[in-house]
Amino acid sequence: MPRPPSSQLTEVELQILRILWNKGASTARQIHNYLTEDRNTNYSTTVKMLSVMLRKALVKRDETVHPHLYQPAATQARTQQKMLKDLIQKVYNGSAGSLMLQALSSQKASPEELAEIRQLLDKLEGDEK
Amino acid sequence: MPRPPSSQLTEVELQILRILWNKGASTARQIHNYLTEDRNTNYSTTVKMLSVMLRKALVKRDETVHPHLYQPAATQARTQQKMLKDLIQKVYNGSAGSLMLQALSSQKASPEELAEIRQLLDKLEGDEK
DNA sequence: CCTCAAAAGCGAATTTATTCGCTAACTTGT
DNA sequence: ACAAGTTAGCGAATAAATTCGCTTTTGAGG
Repeated sequence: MPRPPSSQLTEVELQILRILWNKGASTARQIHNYLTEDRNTNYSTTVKMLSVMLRKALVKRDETVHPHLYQPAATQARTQQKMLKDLIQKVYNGSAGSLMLQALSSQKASPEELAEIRQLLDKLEGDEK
Repeated sequence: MPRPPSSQLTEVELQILRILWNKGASTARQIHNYLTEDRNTNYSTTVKMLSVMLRKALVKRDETVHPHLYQPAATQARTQQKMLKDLIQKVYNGSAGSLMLQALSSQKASPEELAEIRQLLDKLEGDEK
């Protein structure tokens, strides 16, 4: 019996997507340059990863220009949502509330963000009635 | 150049840890039985995974009894914390607040949990002054 | 003590994820 | 249209993650 392919984004895939989300459409060379701030790999490797991601439909590519331009296939928000849901499912036994409590108590958030959270909370609790 | 070993928990490792957190100390056979509710693998595989996890110090083993009893090496809370931090770092660009906002708006939480969150929020904002 | 069944361990096979060297294709500036 | 330098693509190599068959060890019962 073989090992099943993972449905998760791999380390490099996520790193590349992050670059694309933050920097916008980029060439393989640009992506590679950002990437090597963290990893120490060859240009060929970056190109290969991009081709794999293209096959997996994780990125799109504009081939009408040279060098080609790569773009993320999904928005950052949608991907975050998916991964968040996954973490809740697998690590928090499906309890979103328990994740929120832990996030709030153990990770730093700015006063502005806290205010925003409160505002959202007001809205949510208002709807309940 | 080889592929670097991942510092993340793998799929099976997490599944096994979840069983141990939820069910408490268990034998390989018990773990295997729970595991096969999701996956369809051989008993040998489960034992092997446990030995790998033992080498990685992800689980502890009581060998004074037979069959041996396995226990998680880290608490669920600590592992959650680590993985949450990692997600925030890698997927939310380090912004815990942004994760909170998305969790709050896209994932269901019970009224009790919302109340708890509000309480925690009060405490946090109180400390700021 | 001996037999049987379950538990534990080992080594090897398979697949995925990642890596890069080498070749081919394309641009640009003579 | 040619030379030089990128850029794109391919195929093969390597380590990690997962799988299981087979052997060895252990414990319980007679």
